[in-house]
Amino acid sequence: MFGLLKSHYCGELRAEHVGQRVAMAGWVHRRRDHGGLIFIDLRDREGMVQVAFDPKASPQGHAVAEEMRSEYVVRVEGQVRRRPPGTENPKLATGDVEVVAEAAEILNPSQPPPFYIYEDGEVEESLRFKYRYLDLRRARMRDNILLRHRVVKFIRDFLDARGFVEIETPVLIKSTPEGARDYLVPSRVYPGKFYALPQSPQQLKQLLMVAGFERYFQIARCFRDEDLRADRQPEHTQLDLEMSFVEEKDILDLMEELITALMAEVKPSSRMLKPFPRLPYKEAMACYGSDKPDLRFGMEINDLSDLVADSEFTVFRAALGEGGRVKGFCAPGCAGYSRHQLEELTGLARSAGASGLVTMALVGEGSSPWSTVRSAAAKFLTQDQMAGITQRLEAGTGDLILLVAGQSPTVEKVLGHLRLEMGHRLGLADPDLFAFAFITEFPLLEWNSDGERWEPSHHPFTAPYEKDLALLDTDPGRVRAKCYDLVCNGLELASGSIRIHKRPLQERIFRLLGYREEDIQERFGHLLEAFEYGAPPHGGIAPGIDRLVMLLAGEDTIREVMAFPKTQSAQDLLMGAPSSVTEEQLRELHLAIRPERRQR
RNA sequence: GGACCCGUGGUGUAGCGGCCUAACAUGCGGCCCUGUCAAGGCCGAGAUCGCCGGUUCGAAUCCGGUCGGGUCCGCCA
Repeated sequence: MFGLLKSHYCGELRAEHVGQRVAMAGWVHRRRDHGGLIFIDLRDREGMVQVAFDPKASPQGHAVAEEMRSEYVVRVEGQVRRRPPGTENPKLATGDVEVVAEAAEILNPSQPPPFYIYEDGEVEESLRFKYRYLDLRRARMRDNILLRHRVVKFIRDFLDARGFVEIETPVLIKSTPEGARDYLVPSRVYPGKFYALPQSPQQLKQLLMVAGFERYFQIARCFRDEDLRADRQPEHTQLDLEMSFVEEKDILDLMEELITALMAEVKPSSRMLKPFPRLPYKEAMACYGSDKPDLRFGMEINDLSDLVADSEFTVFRAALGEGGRVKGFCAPGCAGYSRHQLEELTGLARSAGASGLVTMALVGEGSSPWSTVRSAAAKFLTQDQMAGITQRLEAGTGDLILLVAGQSPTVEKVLGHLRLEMGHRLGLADPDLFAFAFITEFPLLEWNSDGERWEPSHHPFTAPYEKDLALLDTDPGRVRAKCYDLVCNGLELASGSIRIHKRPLQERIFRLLGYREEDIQERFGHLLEAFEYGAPPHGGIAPGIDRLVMLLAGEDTIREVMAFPKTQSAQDLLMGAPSSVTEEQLRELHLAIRPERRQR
């Protein structure tokens, strides 16, 4: 399995190898020099094994070991033996054995690394970026990258077994101005013209359905020139997937099967909600204040408007009078929150867009949970109203009720924020639970108040529900789409939809979006024409590989699961990209750099 | 475009107006040491506290700016 330099991985040696002559090669992880005897922990990507250099067994090997330092690349020949009784190391997978060196050579020395390879302690991220090749040697990154490989490999095998065909689509394609900002590539051959890097292979995979491949997938790189976040990089990887002759349920079932099998393979100790909950968008917003709810804990939001409609409390009256709602949820065991803690929560509610927060601490010792309530609103509410609120929120003595009054969807959004905060503070999320769920029935369109026009909430190729088609002309905002997200633990992992596959409906949607006829022809003419040559009904979904692996690795940013990520300012600190190019390169591309007007 | 956090020997931290001639751990170099595995013991080198300017008798410490990294809002069909 190896070449001439190496017979085994370091991490692979076990008691069964005792007695074998082996050739080992790797990096010096640690060196322990006892003057006479020297121990080396020799590391490679599969793990570590101890090498013992005894001057009596090999004076040459021992002499070389004296020169060895951290991260030297070395090669050792010797015999595997069981460690002397009492010196086994149970912390090491290879801890029952060691290699007794009979010969050794230094293949390449190393400078002392700028940070520890053998510890997973925090190192400033800019330094990790600059020396990414060293960072990737550390156990945390190595494990993440190896996990990523296993995830992608599993997906490929899973889909192959189900008749999916992996097809590559071009990276140099045509710019589509709507959506995210494109990365552009200037054309040398056509002055003034540009290719764009794909934001996703959306149209191409639909054309593959028209071509009749029926089941396509690709591990596809996608590019977006937008500002970065912990879960957003200029380029990311999607499992792009499309199927013909399917309805929404087929795709969700396939995804559920894929994720379930994947979890069993790479996270066998984890638990899931089975079957995956399928929540309509409306319900997710109403109960969790989010279209990517964290279902690891409850604390659902409830509408209390009807219960407090007659109250004298001006905060509630004003909100309800303006067509708003009063909603809230119960934070168990938080009645003892201090004034300071409550003010923190109020600040959070304000920064999320609420005008305030009403808290009700059920501190009472009385006959019912609501008999002693600490709240600014208490004196305006009758015992009946308090009873109704506590019952609907399933609140009891010792609990804290959080209420927000105002307009939808701000009320829900604010409570959604607070719910996540309380879930975090109370440690309600089971660390072994991966609460996958599908969010369905997204609205087809969203009103853009800046541009005074309708925008697709997913993309313009998404099919509306047939039963909502009549609303397209009368009340477009209420049209639901055959569009779905896969979410997990508050993270959006995938988006997909059933696509439009007939020209008239696709044209109708484009017009509703306010595209001009000539733009439709210029940008989408090829797709519309394709729909006239026997386009099958089709749909798909595209999980983000980076986010999925991040979730499985327990990391907080996708940078930790990408080999060579960029900084938040979109730079590659290792290679130094982006960089200037020569005047000659610019001339070939017919480009001139426009001088930036400097501020001040 | 905006808000906030961080920047002190190689690394990670402490110090937050004078006691700093900057502390601790680890790493690095030397010497000793034959069963360690975060090896141990002794000795040593290593920092003008990101950069520029200001306040002050005095600045790592306070203020302003700037650069770099990060988190979030906007943005991300």
